[in-house]
Amino acid sequence: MARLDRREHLIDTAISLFLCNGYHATGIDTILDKAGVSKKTLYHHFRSKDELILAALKKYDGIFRNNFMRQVEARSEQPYERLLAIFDVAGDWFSQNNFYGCLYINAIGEFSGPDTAIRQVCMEFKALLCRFIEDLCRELPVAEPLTLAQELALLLEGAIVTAQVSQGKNHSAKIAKTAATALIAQARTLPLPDADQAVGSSQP
Amino acid sequence: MARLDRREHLIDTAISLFLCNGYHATGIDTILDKAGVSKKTLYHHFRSKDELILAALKKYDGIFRNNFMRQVEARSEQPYERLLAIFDVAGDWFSQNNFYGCLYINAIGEFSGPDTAIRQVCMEFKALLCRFIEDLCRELPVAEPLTLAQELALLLEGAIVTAQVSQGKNHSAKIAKTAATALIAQARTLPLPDADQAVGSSQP
DNA sequence: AAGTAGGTGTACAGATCTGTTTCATCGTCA
DNA sequence: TGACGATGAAACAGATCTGTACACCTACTT
Repeated sequence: MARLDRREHLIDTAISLFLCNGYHATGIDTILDKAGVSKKTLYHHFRSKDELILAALKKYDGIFRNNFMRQVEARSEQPYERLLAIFDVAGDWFSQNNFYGCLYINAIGEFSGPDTAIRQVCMEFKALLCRFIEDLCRELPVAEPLTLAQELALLLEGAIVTAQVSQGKNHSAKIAKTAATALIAQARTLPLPDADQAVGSSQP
Repeated sequence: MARLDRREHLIDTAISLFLCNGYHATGIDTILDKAGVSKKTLYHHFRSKDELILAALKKYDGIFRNNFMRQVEARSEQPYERLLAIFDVAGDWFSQNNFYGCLYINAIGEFSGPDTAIRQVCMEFKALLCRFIEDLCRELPVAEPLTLAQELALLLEGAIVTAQVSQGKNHSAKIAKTAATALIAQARTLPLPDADQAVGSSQP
């Protein structure tokens, strides 16, 4: 195994364990055992456990982008369908047997310091997710795409934690989708600020 | 201090520390120091730290009922206004300087076992909250009060975690309230299943 | 006034956790 | 081939954590 491989493998292993057991409850030795890597190697790549946690949070950002967002984009070409597809993809995510909620929400629960690097990464991720939704909303003929995006983001976050508490055995994704449909429909009925609206929008 | 006082004081101290620092990161000694109680006393009232955690989660249920729900009920007599007041009270909660999110959501992030007592308490609390919202929705002339309640609950949960990540410095409560207003309005436009609807409803 | 339940304080045991160190080994590139 | 950086295995150090043991104190009840 090459050098970078081990580093990435360590991060991947850490992500899965942090998701499943939390950050403080996951010991270094547990990560090393599961990764099949020696402690020397870990401390060669990371100066401390906190640095590994930070690396895990940063990498998960990219993983989420490549999985969740790509899946949404693959389900439709149209912005309206993509917005709703968000909740279908989320539903698939929740019903996986190894669903343990959002890595970032869990991290904030354990590291609540006011201005830590961990919090910053979590906020950046949240902004990224909201921006993804906002970009889709901007393609719809709605007066306030940012507001709509923030509302949909709240629904998604709420669906995530609700599914987490009930171990994905409820229908929070479906409920969120129903609510999202209503919110989008309502936003479309509001008057637009300008005449030249709907840039390349595709409404069903 | 009497016997029960110490027990309750221990639980209260534990709640505030669990909220602020998390469960695993909060040591027994930290709780004892802050509470000004000896270790012997703690283990006289609780057999283990886990039992103290469980007691804290169970007590927080009652605290939340007496604070959050009573505040909502105090803001209006009408079900519609009360539903919206939920998000005003939530906004006040988020902007407190010692806001650290929801004790239960944080607990599930650290104790993700499939059928633990901790998870059960969290699910019961979630059901209680949803039931509170549902009872208000049932007083409105809407076709599916349960669905509406679940949608509003998702908004609330989403607002909580969003405020937690950004340390209450955003407007997630206001966004949730806007979305809630739209969802309630939309639910009211749907046809009712029966003629004799609206049992004791009071619509503005 | 005395007994007793509950409490304090401290020391301790045993486990676990992070991080370091030592020494041997492996792989790769010059 | 030889050198060097990366890795493994394991012991170790120091800190921290949960939970227990022991001796003594306090406050309330009878």
